[in-house]
Amino acid sequence: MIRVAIADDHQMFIDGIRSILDNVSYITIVAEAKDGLELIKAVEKENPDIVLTDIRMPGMDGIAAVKYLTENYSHIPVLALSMFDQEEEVIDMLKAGAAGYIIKKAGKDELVTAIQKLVNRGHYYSDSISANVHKWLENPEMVEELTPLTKRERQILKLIADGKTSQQIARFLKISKYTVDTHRKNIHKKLDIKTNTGLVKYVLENMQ
Amino acid sequence: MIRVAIADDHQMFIDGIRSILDNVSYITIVAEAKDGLELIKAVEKENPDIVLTDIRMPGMDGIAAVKYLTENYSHIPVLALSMFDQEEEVIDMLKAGAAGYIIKKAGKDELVTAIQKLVNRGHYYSDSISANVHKWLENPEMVEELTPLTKRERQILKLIADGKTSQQIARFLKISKYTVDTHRKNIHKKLDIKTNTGLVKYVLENMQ
DNA sequence: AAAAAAATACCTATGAGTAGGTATTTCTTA
DNA sequence: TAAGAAATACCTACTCATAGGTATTTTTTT
Repeated sequence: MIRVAIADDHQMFIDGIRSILDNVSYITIVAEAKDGLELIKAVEKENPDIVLTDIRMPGMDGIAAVKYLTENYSHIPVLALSMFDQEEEVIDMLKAGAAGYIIKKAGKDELVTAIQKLVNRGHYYSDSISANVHKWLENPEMVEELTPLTKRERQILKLIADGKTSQQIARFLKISKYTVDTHRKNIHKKLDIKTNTGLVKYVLENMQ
Repeated sequence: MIRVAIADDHQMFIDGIRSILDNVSYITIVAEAKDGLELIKAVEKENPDIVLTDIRMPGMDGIAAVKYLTENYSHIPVLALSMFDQEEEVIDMLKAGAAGYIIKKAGKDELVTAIQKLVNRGHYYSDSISANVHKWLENPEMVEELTPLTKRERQILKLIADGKTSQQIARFLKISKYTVDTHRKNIHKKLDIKTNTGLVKYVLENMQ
């Protein structure tokens, strides 16, 4: 009997999973939680065989909870439940120690397969993983080492975070817009961030 | 003799302005400051006829200083010095009480004109003002009242701040991308923010 | 029940960002 | 001084965002 603890702030989702697993004779849900803290308490109480947890939950989120659980209950594998394209958060979960993740869009068979693999000390990653997650899985340590930004790149990054367009930055710095775009391209590559929004957030979190 | 106090964290800029005004027999710089606090102290000490101040300075910025000065030295007009397209900051300066603003790219003749106008209780706004600043000048009170965002708009705004594209949001919410774009358009209009970056910042500053 | 607000959807046009690639010049370092 | 790094510049192609405008349906409020 595989005993499962599940955390998700959507009760209907939990109910759905419970219904699915009710039809699997060797799997049972022994605990439910609505946020990370509840999940930790449930694990402490029930000592399940596996944890299924959503990433984004109010209060203590899945990432923080997984980090705590893998540090204190390393024998319990964690399967991250991902809503959809949330690659950065998925990577955070994997970094925190999750043994796998599965897209909520996946079918019940895939869920059962994932649970079995993790309980057997394996890993499971939804087929529809993004390139970045895939890259991280191949070389976790490599992606970790970011190339340092040049002085100019840092300057331009700050202007980007100020909301300036490439054209505005070009005029300001008296260079070609092409040059700005090239710097942007290099910044994206070095920081492994694909979007402008990501860059803005990076600046707000790391360069204040 | 028009006595000027000037604040800018770039000494070279101050020196340049001083050199320009040295050639104007009836204008003289009586005080320099590198940030907002120094500017306030200089005004208290020198009681100039006019204040010229940059917007973005380390420590206490121009906006905070202008607010204080217009509250406590309302007889001293303030001319905001704008680097270039900084419409939000320019509006903040005008809101704080500046009597005018001038683009740093403007020529010395324009600077002298602006100083004269402000000292004579008038206003001066660089010709190359943006549409938003122009709109604010026409109807300061009107722009002030922002229309509240609907529930759906707030939801979409958060997803935008998560870095999701319109297409991703549409898939997530199971609606048309056209619908998402329309909501985005309405959000931009209601918040009077033109760029995605601006929206992200708005969320980070106001919706956590 | 009617009116107003919200949500949904679409079209067009243009601006802006991203990413692949190439190349030269300038600056810095060994 | 030569090599390497950084900065500059450009092209192409594609995706995405913005903004003007229109319209219908659904939901909420009066």
